[in-house]
Amino acid sequence: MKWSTTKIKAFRKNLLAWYDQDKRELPWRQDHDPYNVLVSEIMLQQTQVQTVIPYYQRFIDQFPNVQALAKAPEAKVLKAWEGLGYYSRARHLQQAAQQLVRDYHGQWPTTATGLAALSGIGPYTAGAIASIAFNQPEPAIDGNAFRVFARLFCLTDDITQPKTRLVFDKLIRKLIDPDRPGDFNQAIMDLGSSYMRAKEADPAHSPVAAFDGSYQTGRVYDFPVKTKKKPPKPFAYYALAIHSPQGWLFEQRPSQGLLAKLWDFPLVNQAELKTLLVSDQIREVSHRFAAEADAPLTLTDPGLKPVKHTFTHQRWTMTILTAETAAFKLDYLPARWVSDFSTIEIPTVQKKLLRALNLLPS
DNA sequence: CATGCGTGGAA
DNA sequence: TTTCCAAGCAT
Repeated sequence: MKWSTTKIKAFRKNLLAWYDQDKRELPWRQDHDPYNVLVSEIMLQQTQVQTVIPYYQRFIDQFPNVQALAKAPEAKVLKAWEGLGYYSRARHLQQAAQQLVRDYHGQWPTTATGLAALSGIGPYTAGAIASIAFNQPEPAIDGNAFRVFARLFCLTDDITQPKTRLVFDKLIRKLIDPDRPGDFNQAIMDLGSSYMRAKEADPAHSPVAAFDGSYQTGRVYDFPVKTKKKPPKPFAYYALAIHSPQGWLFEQRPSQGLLAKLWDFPLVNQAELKTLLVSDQIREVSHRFAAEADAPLTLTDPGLKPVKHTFTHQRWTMTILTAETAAFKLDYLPARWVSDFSTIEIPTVQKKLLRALNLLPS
């Protein structure tokens, strides 16, 4: 880093003058309440602003402060998160609220290090809250910051490597405006989502075009350097849509792993399905929801097109099979008969199955 | 340190 | 259809 003190001050001035003029008006920018900042930052992890806005509004209405979130049933928190993805964020967020009430007596830690001790808060979120809510000169290095500074300084470090964060952290600490650290960080993010976005960038009109090494040398899209992710692994499942007079059979997924604690139709692979077809007994479907008493169960292929859904790391193709059966007791099982789908927490992949069966409006 | 963890939109 | 991207963190 070879910028002079004068150049650094000019950079801050250009950046913040632009921010003051053109910053996005967002629901979580109405104040600097640490709770509001926390909720927004957790929701914004790996998630676009446009997606977050309605969730943020509803969440703050339903859980207006740390105490309200801490004492809410976990299922209600997950329901508020339904469709947003990365559901462990919701559980960790509530755990952080409970930590604040129980261990901190509602007194927030104000340093990045202190904030990082809270559940679900990593280096980025700690820096964001520390700078925005508590005016601490801490970097908030998200994907935008990586891209913006990689371009400004033509940095070739691979940003997918954890150690690269240290390089950027050291650099940004020299640049961050000590008088307005929160605005500085948010201005970088606004820059990264506009003039310096990943695709269709407009570096020529950026308020810091004169400071942009990648633009000055005609190499904007050479930065940031990142290694590609592995493609998702394919999985083939049969989704068992089992109906009784009491509704549809839903199982609750395990408390850890993909879509933890959310509800879905039982999913079985081909080997499990074969066992089921031989036995014709519901308890053979899976250990997950062995029934107290066997109930006859005949699965039918309704001839629906397979439903596809892609996660970050898995690609599912689900063939829907249906069955009509007598209601059997599920009292002690992580399973329920459901007739009103608004009463359970359902991931988007499961909503696709419900829509294919015309049980939810398209 | 590498991997698992959602979803929706754009090209 | 496929690929990549979008305010990361826990383990």
